[in-house]
Amino acid sequence: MLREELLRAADDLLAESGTEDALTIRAVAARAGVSTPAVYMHFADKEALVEAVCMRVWGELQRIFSQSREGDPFLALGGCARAYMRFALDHPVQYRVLMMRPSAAQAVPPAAAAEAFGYMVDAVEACMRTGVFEGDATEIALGLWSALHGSVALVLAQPSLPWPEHEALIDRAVRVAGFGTVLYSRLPGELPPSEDLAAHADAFGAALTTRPERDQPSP
Amino acid sequence: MLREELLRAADDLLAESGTEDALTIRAVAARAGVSTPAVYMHFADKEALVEAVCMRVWGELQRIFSQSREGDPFLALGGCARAYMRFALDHPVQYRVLMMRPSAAQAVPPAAAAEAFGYMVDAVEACMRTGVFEGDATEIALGLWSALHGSVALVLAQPSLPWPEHEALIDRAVRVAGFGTVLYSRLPGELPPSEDLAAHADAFGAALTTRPERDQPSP
DNA sequence: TGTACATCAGTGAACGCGCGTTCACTGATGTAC
DNA sequence: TGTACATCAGTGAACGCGCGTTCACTGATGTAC
Repeated sequence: MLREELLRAADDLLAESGTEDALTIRAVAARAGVSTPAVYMHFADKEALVEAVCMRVWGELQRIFSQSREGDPFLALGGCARAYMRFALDHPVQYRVLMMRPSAAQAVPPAAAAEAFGYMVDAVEACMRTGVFEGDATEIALGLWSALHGSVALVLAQPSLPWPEHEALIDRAVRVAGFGTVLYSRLPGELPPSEDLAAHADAFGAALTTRPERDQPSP
Repeated sequence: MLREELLRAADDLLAESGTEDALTIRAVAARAGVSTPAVYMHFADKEALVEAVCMRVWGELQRIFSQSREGDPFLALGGCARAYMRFALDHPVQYRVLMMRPSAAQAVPPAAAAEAFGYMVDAVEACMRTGVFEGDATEIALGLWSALHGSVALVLAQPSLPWPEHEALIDRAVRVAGFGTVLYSRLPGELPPSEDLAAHADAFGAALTTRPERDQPSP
């Protein structure tokens, strides 16, 4: 019970301060309205507290990856990707703690991360069954995750660059990663030169977008 | 002179310790063989020291983005992208300090980052002149940078995931981001469903890879 | 119902630590006469 | 050439701070008889 309050206090601190430096045993205790040593009733040490904070975030990401399994797998995966990025952009400091704190790298492989990743591999495998993705599901999933992470992480790291608004950023990242992954396995060997690629891409686009879709609702 | 030695000491500390926590005024001074206050002869405070460390890294990234401007712009950009990722993977802690330290986000917009980014936009504009990229050069450059950053940053953040070796990772990221960006502007509107995308992608791949290139050297 | 005791979550005060930073200083070097 | 002085990079010692952590404690709650 106090444990939950402490974790909520930690979340609040992160959200309000905007920096993981605010996540100290003392601050969390004060925020929860208890004395500092009370934290040690529920967490062995600071690392355990931070890990618990991360676990909640991993749980949320896992939930995002594990849902919306119906319909076209490629579209479903795109939906997951969008939800992932939205969550990260809506909870920037939690996401930072998860992905960018110094000790995260040399820590024990977090089971929660592996589990969330497992759901992503499942979604990729569904896309392979329809033939839209080809290759190694694990490698593809890592590549997709990297792409999503990249946009979010770079926005957080370099907010002063001329970023588009969140939804446009998300849309671009999801589409670029999706389309790029589809083409990756179809274009092995050397990178093709500009003109070749441009010409065939134009044809590709024209072929795919000639579907009738101009039935806009009248104003 | 001592200034240079301090910066070199800082680099060494980062490389050897593997964590930015090792970057303290005291440690840098000790490493350079001077007393702690000597650092203040050359840097106003700790932030100035860290900024100087970052500046060197930005300079290197800028150098990477500003070179190899000849030949096909798409291939040249791919070369830059590879060089960027190699540098980041070869200097993981420096890259971490640049991109993931907490204060980096709310710091003054670093001119060095903007300048490096400018070179990237130039390279993207060259690709637009050949028609391989279409759209807003700034937005495309941000997207590409995000993709490169994503792979590197996720490897550094989650090294326990089943990553491929560096060159394979780099190759995938560069190709996926490149191909994805080419298709992004050609496939507006809703995401296409799996089967459509797969069929057209197969045709695309077949058309582009039927170039004669089987002239392998005999063993 | 009443008493004695065990349990245990939470407390107040203190610990040692490494940190960034400051202070009066030293001692080598350069310069004016 | 010799002397007096200014300059200034670098020093040794100390400062205050916030941190994680520990300690003996308190006081409410539950239980045995």
